Amino acid sequence: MVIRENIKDFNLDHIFDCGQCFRWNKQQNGSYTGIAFGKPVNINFKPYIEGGFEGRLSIDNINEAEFNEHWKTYLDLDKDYGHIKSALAKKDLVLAEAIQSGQGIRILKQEPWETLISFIISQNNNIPRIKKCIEGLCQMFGLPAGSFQERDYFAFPEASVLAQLTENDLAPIKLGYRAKYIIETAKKIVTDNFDSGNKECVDVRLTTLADLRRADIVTGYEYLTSLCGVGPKVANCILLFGMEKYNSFPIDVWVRRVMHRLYHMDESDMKSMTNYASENFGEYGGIAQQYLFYHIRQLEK
DNA sequence: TTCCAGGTGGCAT
DNA sequence: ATGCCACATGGA
Repeated sequence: MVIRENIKDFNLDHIFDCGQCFRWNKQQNGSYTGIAFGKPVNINFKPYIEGGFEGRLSIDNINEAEFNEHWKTYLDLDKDYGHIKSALAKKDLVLAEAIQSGQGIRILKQEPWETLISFIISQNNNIPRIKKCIEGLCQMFGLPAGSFQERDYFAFPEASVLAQLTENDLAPIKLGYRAKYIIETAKKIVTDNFDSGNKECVDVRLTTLADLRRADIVTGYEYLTSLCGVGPKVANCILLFGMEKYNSFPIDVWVRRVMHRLYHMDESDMKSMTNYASENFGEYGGIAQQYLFYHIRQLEK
């Protein structure tokens, strides 16, 4: 168990229920259990003041070394969201209001390979079903990651495993037409890794994609959109949620909705939406997008 | 029954 | 370069 005090601008529901991740589930006590870096973990947060956004963070089933290696950056704890929020809130009133409804949002730094496949699955799909599909993939093809809280957990399957599957193998998971995309993309990732000459690399999952994380946003976008099943929206999600490209601005049906209803833009004019984001939200456009996404979904409930 | 969900590939202009 | 449309699946 690792504990950190005085964590600011933090709220579990805002972080794990804002559509950026799919393997975290809320527990009866309000904490979230999920799996990342091959290990199931429970994360809890107790605000010092009821309904506040500053408090004590505790992560169960990890040690200090694991916290420093993975979890500190996964939860984006080094970023000053207070500063970002006050800067973004000055941009316009719609965004200021959106920030109010999602004050504890943080952009997770997720594993690129898992983020890639997860967002291929996400297309033309809804969040509960996306979660089911991903769980199915992990249970059938992922390595066992041990038992935790009376449940068995499985890691996200490696590219080398998915690359050898047929659509028939994936049929029980009900991925629909996306099954083909997943196999195609897995094959491409494995091939690219092999071609890079990095044959002694043990972790075949992350070789090319981890390199991409270090590349600039245009290079990342070009490579990702060259993959089967990855278009502009999915590529931007991967760049934002897995590659620290906080200015990428994914436009899905919800963002289109918010840009239409609250910014009075033409619903089909994606170019104007992209331009508005880059001109007004700048380097933190992706974070602004998350506040807007969370906000419009709250309004619909 | 029809509509919808964190869209994209393929094809016709 | 842009505009349609089919694409699997399950819940509302």
